[in-house]
Amino acid sequence: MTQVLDGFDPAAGSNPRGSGSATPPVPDEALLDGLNPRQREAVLYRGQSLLIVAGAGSGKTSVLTRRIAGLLQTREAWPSQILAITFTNKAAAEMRDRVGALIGREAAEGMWISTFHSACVRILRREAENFGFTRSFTIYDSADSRALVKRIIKELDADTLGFTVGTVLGKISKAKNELSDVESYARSANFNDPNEAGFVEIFRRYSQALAKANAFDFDDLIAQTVYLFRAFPAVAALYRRRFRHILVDEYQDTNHAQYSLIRELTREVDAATANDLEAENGFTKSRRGPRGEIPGASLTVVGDSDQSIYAFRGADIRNIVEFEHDFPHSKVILLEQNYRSTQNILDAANSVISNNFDRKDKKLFTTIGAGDKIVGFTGYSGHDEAQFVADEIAKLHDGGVAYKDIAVFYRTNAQTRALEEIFIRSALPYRVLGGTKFYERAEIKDAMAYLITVANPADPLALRRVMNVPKRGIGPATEAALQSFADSNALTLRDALSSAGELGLGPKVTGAILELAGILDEATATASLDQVRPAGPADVLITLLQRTHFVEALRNTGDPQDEARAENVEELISVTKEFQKNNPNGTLLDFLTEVSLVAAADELDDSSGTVSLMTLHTAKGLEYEAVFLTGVEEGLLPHQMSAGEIGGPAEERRLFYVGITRARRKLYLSLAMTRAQFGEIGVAMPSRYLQEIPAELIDWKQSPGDATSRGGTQPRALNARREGGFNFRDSVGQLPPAPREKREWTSAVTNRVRDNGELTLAVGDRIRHADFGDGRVTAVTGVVPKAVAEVQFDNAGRKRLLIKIAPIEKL
DNA sequence: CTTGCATTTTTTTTT
DNA sequence: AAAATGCAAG
Repeated sequence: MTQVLDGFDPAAGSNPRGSGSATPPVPDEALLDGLNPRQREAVLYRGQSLLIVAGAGSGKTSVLTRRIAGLLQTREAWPSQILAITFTNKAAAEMRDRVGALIGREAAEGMWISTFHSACVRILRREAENFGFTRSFTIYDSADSRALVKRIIKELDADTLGFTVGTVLGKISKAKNELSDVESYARSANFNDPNEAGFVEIFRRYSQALAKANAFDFDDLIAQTVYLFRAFPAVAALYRRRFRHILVDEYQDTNHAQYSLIRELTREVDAATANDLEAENGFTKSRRGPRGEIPGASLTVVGDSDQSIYAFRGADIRNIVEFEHDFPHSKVILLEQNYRSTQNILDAANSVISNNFDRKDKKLFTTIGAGDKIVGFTGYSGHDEAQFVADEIAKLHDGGVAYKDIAVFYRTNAQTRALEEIFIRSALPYRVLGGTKFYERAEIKDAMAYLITVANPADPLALRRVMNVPKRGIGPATEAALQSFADSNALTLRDALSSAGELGLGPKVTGAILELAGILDEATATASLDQVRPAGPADVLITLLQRTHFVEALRNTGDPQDEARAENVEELISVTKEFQKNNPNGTLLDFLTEVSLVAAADELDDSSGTVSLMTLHTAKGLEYEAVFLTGVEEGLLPHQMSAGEIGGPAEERRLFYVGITRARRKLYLSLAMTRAQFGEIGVAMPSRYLQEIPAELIDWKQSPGDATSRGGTQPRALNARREGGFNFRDSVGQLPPAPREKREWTSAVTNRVRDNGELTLAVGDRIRHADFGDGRVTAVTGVVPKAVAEVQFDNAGRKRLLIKIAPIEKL
């Protein structure tokens, strides 16, 4: 149990500043450098609870880091007494770096700076044994939860009652975020309603399955930590005593469970409990209050209710609205000065958000100046819109803006398809965030499932996934036999494998099962935390793949995609090696945890030199020199599905607001007249939110009205430029009926990626492009297959094309 | 048990 | 348009 104590008794002597200093010491003036009076106050305020209402771009990260640095520098706190919660792991790493840069890396070591989920995993790993889990628990991601629920619904034939995986998962998640477990849910459930009774049964089986699998789902990580603190006061006291300063970023997006967690952590420890705790563990005596209690930790939260965009996963805007009520005597500081965007961008943002009625009025302002107008564009199709985005990015890049300072936002992930197609053809380097389908690929999931089975033998889900991969002749029937053997002998599925000989199966299958059991058991032994030096993820993975002939089997299916799959597995090996290099003492479990908890924004790489594509949700907290906000259409933004939800359209507006306020200098708003959905092409209408931006702030390169009047026939108005004078409001009601023929709208751009093979072009060559017509090559850069031609088209302007795949022919 | 083909469903956003 | 599912043949 010694490692539980690790870091819990930070002071080799006593409290950081002894006791009895009446006025708090003041940090170095250098820490306050360049801060405005409000920010300065937020850094210096010392009191039990502080709410910083920080508008977009108001320098809140700066304030938070300096506040932490100040606490450390003045010795008001030891690093280990600080718990800072950020929204992404990347933000956490950045904050740690910045604090380190301010007061020295060593002085900043030992702080807990992480996301809610990471912090909870850390606590749960230490304490899991208290309530029926082991410290080798694994985390079920959404796909795992989905698979489990699907299985349960099938078992119960509950789909006949109208239960779908999606609705059940939603209800379970909602319950957990409200800290309601099966029992408490059942207590208030109406069992006369067959639907309700059915759900309770599913919920019960789901919870039991997770517990049996020694696994937590995402929501459990928070909810079970709260449960832990409430059920085991001594454990709670340990953490309450330890964390003296708690800071939470993006507080507007906390849900009830997260709020409760913060509440639990900031409670005081009464004198008796504190005495017991310190005596038992040999801790030095903490600074006490008048009743001998350890006072509750100080709490700083930062947030902006206008940027609350996660209601769908239980975020409760009331947490921030009612903060002053929840934490009496709290101080509130408003940061309204924006250091990020031009006034035009802020005016647009202010104007849009002012349409949400139940909000405290707040107006962002800047001293940067008006800046450029917002650029608007209406394409005929999603591809046309994408082409505009690509062209403008090329122009920006020519004008000296680095690719990494440009981002493209969209409401739904499906919108990436058109953008990617055009970007590839235009030879624009880009990166899709959160679309990391890498860990969703079948071969990667299979390989990961091997690692999970090894780390957590109790989990049947992962085992089932790998049982017949590579193919060993273990089909559904054999699996069922193993499962029922396990059930009737109270064994785990994994243990049942070793007893395969007793099942009377064919000799071939039995042999295969026993071989698998052997491979897994050996790997589990080498990776066990009880080992002096547990094998790391790369060691385990490489051994497993070799012994199961995983890659060979992958290469021999005759599928043309085999090679790509094998390469993906190689890539996974590199990832594990990289992890081992960066974390010499990192265990297999550490690796699995890290992979489970990566957020979309964590994939950002500042040195990448690529344009970033992401959803509006992922964009929260980020900023870019130039921002393209695409698909600003009814049905997409606001999204169709939000229409029926209470507060739906208002939240969509906040999402739009978040998108706008990410831009520093250049903001582009684009939409399309028609958009493909489910493979069907439909007419799109401009978003209502566009009308909420004062018309004079937008310079429409091609307004909805222009696009209407063209009727969509060739040649398309790629260079259309209309100066001022357009009245958007009038045009909205006059959109054309659906295009008569689909062909007319889809253009050759939508066709499959083609391959021009060895086609080589030289400066001066005449070419013909499927969309842009004829043109002359003015430059060729790069080498095959990534050679890029710059072409001056006769009617479509100058473009950069990836020679290998552009729809072109040499004349 | 596996494979291939026909059918159906899916897209809101995420840790 | 792509992915997931279901079903029949080998």
